[in-house]
Amino acid sequence: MKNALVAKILNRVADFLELKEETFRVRAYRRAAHTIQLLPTDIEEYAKKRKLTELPGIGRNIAEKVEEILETGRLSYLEKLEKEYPIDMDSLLAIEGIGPKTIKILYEKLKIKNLQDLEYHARRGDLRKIKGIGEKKEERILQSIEFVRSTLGRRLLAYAEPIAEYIKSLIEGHPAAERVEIAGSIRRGGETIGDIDILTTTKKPKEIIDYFTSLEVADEIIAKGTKKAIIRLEDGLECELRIFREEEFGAALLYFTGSMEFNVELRKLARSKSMKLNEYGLYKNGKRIASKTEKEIFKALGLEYIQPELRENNGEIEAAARGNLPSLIREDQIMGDLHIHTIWSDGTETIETMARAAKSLGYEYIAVTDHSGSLKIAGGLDEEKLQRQIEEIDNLDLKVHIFKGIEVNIRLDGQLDIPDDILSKLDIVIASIHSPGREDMTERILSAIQDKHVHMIGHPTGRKLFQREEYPLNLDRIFEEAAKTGTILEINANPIRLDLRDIYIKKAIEYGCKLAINTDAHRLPDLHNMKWGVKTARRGWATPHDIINTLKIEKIKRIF
DNA sequence: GCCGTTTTCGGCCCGACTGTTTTCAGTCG
Repeated sequence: MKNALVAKILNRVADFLELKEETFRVRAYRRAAHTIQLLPTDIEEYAKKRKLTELPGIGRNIAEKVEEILETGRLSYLEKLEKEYPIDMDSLLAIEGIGPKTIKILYEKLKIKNLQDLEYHARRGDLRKIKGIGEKKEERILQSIEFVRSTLGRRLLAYAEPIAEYIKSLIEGHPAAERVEIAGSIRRGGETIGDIDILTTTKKPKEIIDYFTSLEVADEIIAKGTKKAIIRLEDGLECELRIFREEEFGAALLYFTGSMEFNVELRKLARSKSMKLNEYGLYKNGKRIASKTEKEIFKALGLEYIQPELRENNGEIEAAARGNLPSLIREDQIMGDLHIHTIWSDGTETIETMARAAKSLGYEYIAVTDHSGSLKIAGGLDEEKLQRQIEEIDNLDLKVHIFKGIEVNIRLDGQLDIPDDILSKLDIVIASIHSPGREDMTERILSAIQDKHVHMIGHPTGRKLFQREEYPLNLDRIFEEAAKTGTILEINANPIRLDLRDIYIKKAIEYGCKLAINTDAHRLPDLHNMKWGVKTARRGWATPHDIINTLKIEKIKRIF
């Protein structure tokens, strides 16, 4: 699966073309990269069938380049550009307040190629001698270098969202604040977050802006105007506040929720209908015809309401025009958690504690699925321990049903590490890979899917955000086989995993796969991670019908 | 570089803020 690599290379080409000020070519490359990033199918499939140009934004020229990347892992065109400008664009562009124009000047005047060069000259005060850069900017650059180095700029959704909620509550506490909403990628439920966007309506903008910029959480004020302000929080995360009037709020929320690609497409749609869309409203013949709510703007554009999680320009606008959007799953429809660990393996709580907590979340059932024996590091269960665990569950009498389960390892040869006669005593068997090896990962998972004792595949692609790439898998084969055998695929709700991820969920559903959203909880608070799993499922266009743990206890008992 | 039942050529989303400017370019989202 080289989609990520291809998209990265095309984006890099776009970065260099920015230096040449080839605006529209830049846009073309970015659009192609975006298409490939969202593609749930191996791009090589399209290349093999010579169907690359059927993808939106990919014409003959870029198709040729994609083919070259797939064949050689490189792109001679990019290498030519890199020779022309031997600059580390990635890291320089990550610096706040520096864009392509500045990079070009810095390279031409000071031969700045990377962060080290930039820091060196910023400390010497060389930058301020350049036209367009002053003392302030130089200072900001130095601070930003530190931030980029320390964090790579992005955070997990589960990390950023509570911070955003807290700041939102602070603003709501101000008497002049009216409506306050979190927008941006947090509202879309994106798996990682670049910054926090908050919108508010007020009749006293200045008071709110002053209040916001003087908050204790504001480590530094990055921008402060009459309609917007940006602060940097202690940990480097940036939070932007925008002020709007009540009658503009829908347009503002729509615009600042994004994504950028979605906005561009929506504005294009408006233009095609001789209208104009901006963050203040939808206009026709210079007259504002919709702006108060997102709903009325969608309606005026001839669209169904599009949930924030779907706004990625990945087919949702077309579906909304046809009135074909899925009715997305909600957290309150989840009836149980089917992947939970306890002190029997590497969890921190007893079965009873986890079960009671699940009950308080309104669940009808859970599955206790501790690790199997070969995962020694996690205190895996052997046959004897498993038997005793089964007895413990039998002796518990709680108001929540407990399925007896196990999370069994898929060994390198694709076999499970617990014998069949034991597995057949259990209600639910989750098979997961915990030790990636050189063997064909697709085959390993396929053989687990085909095992008649296996009900579910845990965290199928193995990716961990900021930590580990997904396994090289042929997901078409896996989804096809899972659909055929009725093997459930997990949407692991751990915020580092979120695995399956959004685009794969969408594809699995198209294959007819059944999915389950599980927390894989090891500690008590982990049970609340369900929220992130549901958001991810929504981003994958999942309806309650696709998610088996929306079933009531009587119905799900027929499965296990 | 891509795209097209208004076009195969001429378009390609739109506005706020900052810093360094004497009226605006660059950056950001």
